[in-house]
Amino acid sequence: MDTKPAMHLTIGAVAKRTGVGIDTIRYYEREKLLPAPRRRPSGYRDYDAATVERLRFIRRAKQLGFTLDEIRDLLALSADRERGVKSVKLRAQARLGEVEARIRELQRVKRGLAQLIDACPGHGPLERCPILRALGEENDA
Amino acid sequence: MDTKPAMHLTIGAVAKRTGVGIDTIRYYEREKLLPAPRRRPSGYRDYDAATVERLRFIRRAKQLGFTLDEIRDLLALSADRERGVKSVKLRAQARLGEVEARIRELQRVKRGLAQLIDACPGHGPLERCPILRALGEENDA
DNA sequence: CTTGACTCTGGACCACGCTCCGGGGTTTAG
DNA sequence: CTAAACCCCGGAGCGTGGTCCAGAGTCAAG
Repeated sequence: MDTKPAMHLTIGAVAKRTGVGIDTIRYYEREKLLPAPRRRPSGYRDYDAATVERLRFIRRAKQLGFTLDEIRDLLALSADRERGVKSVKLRAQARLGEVEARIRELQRVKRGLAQLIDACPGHGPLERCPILRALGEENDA
Repeated sequence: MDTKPAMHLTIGAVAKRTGVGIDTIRYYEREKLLPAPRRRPSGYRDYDAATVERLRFIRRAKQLGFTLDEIRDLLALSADRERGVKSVKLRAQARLGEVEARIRELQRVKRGLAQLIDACPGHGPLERCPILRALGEENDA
């Protein structure tokens, strides 16, 4: 907990520390995921450590599958003391539900594919390939 | 197996029979997923039953998560007698591998979310919300 | 014949999340 | 001082898979 004296970082330095590209950082600023930073007399953006934290937050939320819209929400909520926690938990639960639904959907797809592959001899006339047959069949799944 | 006499279908009729939109059918034609159909003297596209089949094939392949590029491949292979079957099976296996990888990835995400949700009380100060804390933490997962 | 539903074309536009470009100004190492 | 490396901005472009539009021609029912 040393007193860091503001830490003047250029956008490039922030990019290096976070692994987020320069263009992406500017994009996040346009998209209101990052506040507009202070500027040096030259016009250069002048970042502090908090921005680096915020970018890491964004990166991790993205890894959990949140969209930028959702992350913007999370960031807003995390600035809203008291009311924030409940909402953040709800958002996370909603996201979990979506992830679970997507997994179920993919497992359905996986079963369909696996069945076809099992049944396919891998050689011989096309007419006997169950993959093509299934894809072409009349009945709508 | 009655001898169907060519079946003259307009694009709208095909759309109705397949559930694929008119604009989408024309898009598939541009993208070489469908052959350019015969034309009536008026210039109207004139489809037969085979196109309807082909569109259903495309729809089902899409449901299995194939991209349009992959479907174009599958369609080409399904016209290649003998060599086709082996390749089709390989494509399906590759697709299965991708689906499985995606499921594993989502399960990783799901575990991460579920842990955070379990640990979050859902109320109280933000400082104690493990969701926000985890997203903001220094260590890179 | 009229009316309304259909079809034609080329091209613009959408979401999403970046990524790159040109033409300039700034900063820093040597 | 110079050259390299950095930064600024506005705007275009990418990939995927469509969707929508205007303006003009066609077809079928009444």
